[in-house]
Parts: sequence; C-alpha cells; structure tokens
Amino acid sequence: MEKRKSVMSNWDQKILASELTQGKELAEKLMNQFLHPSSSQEENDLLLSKLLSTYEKALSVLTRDVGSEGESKQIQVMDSPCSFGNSSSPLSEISDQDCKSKNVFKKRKTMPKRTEEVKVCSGTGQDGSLDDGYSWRKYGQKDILGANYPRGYYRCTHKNTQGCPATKQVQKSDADPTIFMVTYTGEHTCHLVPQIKGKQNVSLKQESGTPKQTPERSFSFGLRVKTENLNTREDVKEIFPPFSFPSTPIESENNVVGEHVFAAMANDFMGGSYDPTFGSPTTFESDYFGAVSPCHFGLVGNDVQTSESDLSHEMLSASNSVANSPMGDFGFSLEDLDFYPFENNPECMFPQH
DNA sequence: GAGATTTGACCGTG
DNA sequence: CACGGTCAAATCTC
Repeated sequence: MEKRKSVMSNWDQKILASELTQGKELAEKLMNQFLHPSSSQEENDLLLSKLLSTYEKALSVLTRDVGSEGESKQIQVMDSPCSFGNSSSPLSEISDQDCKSKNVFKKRKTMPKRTEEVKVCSGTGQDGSLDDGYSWRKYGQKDILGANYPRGYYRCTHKNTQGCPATKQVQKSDADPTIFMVTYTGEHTCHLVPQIKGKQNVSLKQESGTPKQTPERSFSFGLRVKTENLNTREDVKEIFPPFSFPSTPIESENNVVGEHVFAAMANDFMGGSYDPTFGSPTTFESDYFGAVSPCHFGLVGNDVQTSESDLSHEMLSASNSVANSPMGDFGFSLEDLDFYPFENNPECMFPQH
C-alpha cells in the first residue's frame, strides 16, 4: 500500500511537472500571438482554453496532494456513527434517526461527499444521454457566487419511496464549459434502478468495439472522482453485498494499480487524461446539463489517486453503482465488459477545444 | 393526471 | 448578513 502510494505520488509529480510545462508553453504561444498576431481569434481562444485546463489539472493534483493527509484525518472524524456509512444501510433507520437528532445542524458537514469532474464533448449526437443508472430528480438550481454557471441540485427519485439519501450537485466548470463538476452527497440506499440504460455506467470495465457499446456507456468513462469526506473500507464492505463480483478491482488490487498506472501512462503518453474510474452516478437531466453528450472525461485533472484511501474510495464510487444496482442481484458478470473507450472513439479522449 | 422541472422563498451556517 | 442548500408551489411534459 505504501509502495503504491509512493508510486502514485511520483505520477502526480510527473503530471504536475508535465502540466506546468505544458501551461508554460501555451502561455508562451499565447504571448506570441499577442505580440505577433497570426492566428484567428478562435485559435487564441483555443490556446487560452488549453492553458486554463492545464492549470486546472495542475491545481487539482496539487490540492489533492496537500489535502491528502488532512483528508485522511477528516475521514476518521467523519466516520462517526452518524456518518454516511451507517445511514446508508437500509436497516439503519434507528442510527440514522439518532444522527438526525444529535446532528441536525451538522448534516451538511457530516454528509460524505465526493466530487467528480465530468468531461463531455458535444456535437457527437450523443447529447442528453448522460445517464448513470440512477434516477435523479432536480429539486433546485442556484446561481453560485463567482461561478459563471448555475449549480443544479438533484436528489434520488426514490428519496420519498425508499428514503434514499443520495443527492448530487452539478455545476458547469467556469474554465472549461465542457467539464461538469458533479458532487455526490450520500449514497444510494434504494434497491431498484429501473432504468435499463443506466446499467452501462455500472460497469467497471467497458465494452470495446462491440455493438453493445452505447453512448451512455461510453459516458461512464467520463467520470473522475475526487472523493471528499471519504467513506471507510467498512463502508465498502457494507455497500458491497456478498454476491459474486469476480473481476472488479475490488478483488484484485493489481488490477487497480494497473488501471491507475495505465491512467498515468495514458496521461503522459497522450498528453490528455484518462481515468480508470467508472460507473459513478451521474445524470444530466435538464437545461444545459442535458445538452451535452457523454464522451470524454477527466481532462481537468489527471486524477491518479495517491493514497490507499483514495483508491478504495475511488473504487467505492465506481462500485456503488454496482452494489446499488439490480445488476448485482442479476448476477451480471462484469467480466463480459471491457473498457478503454478511446479504442473505439479516440476523439472522445481528445475533444476539440 | 402523474411525475418531473422551474423558481422564488426560506433556513442554516459561517 | 451573505451565501449555499432545500423546500414547495407553480408550471411543464408525457
């Protein structure tokens, strides 16, 4: 574990250096354009967009590193009996109520959150298909101070029927409008996910070059998880039912490392970003959130996780969908699925800016 | 008509 | 008091 953590940190450093270098080059190009204008405004905008993107990546790597220690500590604090880990259980109404009575005003503080940066590209005919297998209902929208775009508030459709506490906030990134910050709060306790099309995002591995590959499916690759107020491994145990789950990273840490290493390699090699995190719930149902198509992901941050905690929770995020989806009950084998969507759709990895 | 979305109001937190 | 998050009535869509 320590070894892996160390490896990941090296990758982060590499990524950081790479992004900063890239940013510097872009800035120089931009400066050149101002001094000796030879390109169109559109190209300048493109440069600017790329520049912002690289800084955003670098910052995300930095902030993750800086916060990793403190975050771990915070996790322990958060992991009180009132934390999500318990309340997520359908059988934990009592403790949940206790939580509410003891912690009524701390709900916002104690609710576990995880943020995903979702990169999408438009104009591919896949618009509006960003479904994640969960049913979300929008309950609010707010203009956020300092943000160019409003934030949408969603809760699980089954909140009323099953008391599912899962909510999410979706906000378009200021720096890159094709990136959506999706913050999940709470986890799904609902036992049914009736949306068939949602199952594609449940998979930890994805189809490659098969007719089964759907636009929605490809979207799941677009999820990047930056876990906040992480759950613990106990949560993982709790969330993961004991059904057979043969080839997921959960059972093979080598796979996980492999995926992360691959992600970093992909980042380095392609100068873009790849993230092995799949299957986290994300849905864009309304207004501009639904006007984008699933395609790409993780451009903002080369989110190679740096700690065991991060890893486990990244996987938790990816696997929650499985655990909470009927697919688990169906005994659906994830072995049937491949991923590496860019094999099919390389442009999704490199969206035009 | 049921369910989803919109949007202004309300409330808690810092 | 400002801001973010949620509520709930009004409205929309199927």
